[in-house]
Amino acid sequence: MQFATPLLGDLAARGLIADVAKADELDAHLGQARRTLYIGFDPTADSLHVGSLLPLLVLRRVQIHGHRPIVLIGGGTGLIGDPSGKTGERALNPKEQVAVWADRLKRQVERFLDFTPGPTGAVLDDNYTWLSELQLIEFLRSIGKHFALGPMLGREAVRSRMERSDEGISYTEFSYQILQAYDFLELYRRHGCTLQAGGSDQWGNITAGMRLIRQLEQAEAFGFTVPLVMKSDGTKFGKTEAGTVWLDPAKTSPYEMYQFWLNMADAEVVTYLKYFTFLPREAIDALAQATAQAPERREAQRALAREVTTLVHGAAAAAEAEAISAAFFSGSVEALSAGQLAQACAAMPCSTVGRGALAGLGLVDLLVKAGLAESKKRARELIAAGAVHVNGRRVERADARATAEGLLHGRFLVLRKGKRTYHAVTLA
RNA sequence: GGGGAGGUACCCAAGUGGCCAAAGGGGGCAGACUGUAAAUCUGCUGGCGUACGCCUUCGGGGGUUCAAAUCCUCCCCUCCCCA
Repeated sequence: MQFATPLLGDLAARGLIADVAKADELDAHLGQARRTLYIGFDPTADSLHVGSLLPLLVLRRVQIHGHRPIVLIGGGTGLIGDPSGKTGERALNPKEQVAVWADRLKRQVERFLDFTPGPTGAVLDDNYTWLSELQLIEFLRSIGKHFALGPMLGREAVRSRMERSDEGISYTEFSYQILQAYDFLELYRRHGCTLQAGGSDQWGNITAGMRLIRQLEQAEAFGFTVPLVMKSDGTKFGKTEAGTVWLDPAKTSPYEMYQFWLNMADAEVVTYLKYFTFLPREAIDALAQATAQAPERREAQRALAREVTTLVHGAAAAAEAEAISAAFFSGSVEALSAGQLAQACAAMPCSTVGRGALAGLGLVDLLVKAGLAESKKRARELIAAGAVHVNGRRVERADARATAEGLLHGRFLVLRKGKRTYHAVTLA
């Protein structure tokens, strides 16, 4: 695809456009004036994860290229549940919880965009505002009439659920597509929003909104989707041994986030550099070449990890994560100073043990407490397999205990499970 | 409302009275190799105990039996076809 506008050109060059409707018209539309684009985020947890990072960064690219981004928090749609990309019906989340989550997402999103009022100032909205006020009869008469059952049933998300012999789809989730279409209409009316983007599983929801705007407002609306790099439930991409990679540093430490990106496969790292960083094309090309010539140096992965960690947690946290990684994997844990270890605790998984309690805790208990083993049995299995290291030394015996002499600087213990899962323990 | 098919561990999926904590595959974790990689090979994969062992699990409740994921019964849920 060739585009005249910098925004679409940039997105396309980065491989960020999976589907686009009326590409040429959209290109012209963006060339004529500042436009407004929205992407929705439903509150399904108390934090966004790296999967939602991609659309979030698209909003930022939109802003960089001189258009206005809208972050729509799905405080209303989050109460319904989007069937897109889901294999089964999900339980409804309690209203109070969704409200709390919505609030968390709003605060989380703020660091990624510039909300300063102005022509390209980002806007934050919540569809609970209008969805919660809808009256059923009125809604069915004014909006429902514009939706034919055929296309709704034809939607992949609906069809796949209907075809399964053990999973169905409720009327509630089935209705989701109408709500999202209505959101687009509402944002068009409130903010003159003419463009919606989203993950590629959102394509049907987006086009439904475009159609609704055309029918009710006689106006052209546009949409495109971003490739889906992860399953929407957070599996596959976006997972580590510790689980989903969240943007909230309290849930996924900067160190873990750094490690997540550092461990990207050679085959994928360039794609992710394009997707998740703002590095210019030449820099990415150079890194691609470096990977081809000396993959073992993993320069591209290092750049990716540094860039993304900086975006999400700031330069200081990223630098720290980098330093800790260097000490753990290239240097020696024992060489770290007390100050460095204390800092590390802020940037990586860390737990605290009372000085008195340590004596009573065997290594097995410690592993469980640190979350490195699900149970004592597992902890023992891990030790038996030679997978556990304490302060850089492999542990041989399952009945090992931490002693005061074994502590680094008198109060730190660095546990390692397998090759790269670390956990620090500090003595209170 | 009628008829049919189902609900097994993280997922898929065997199992139809004891040998079943439950085959197989996937996924996950770990070991070797390596680049904190990929591929490959190996081990582990309900909980508690160092261990002979004990406890909990096959949609839910009740029952039959020395013994049930497996039989009976009631209930809940899903899907398909017909009305």
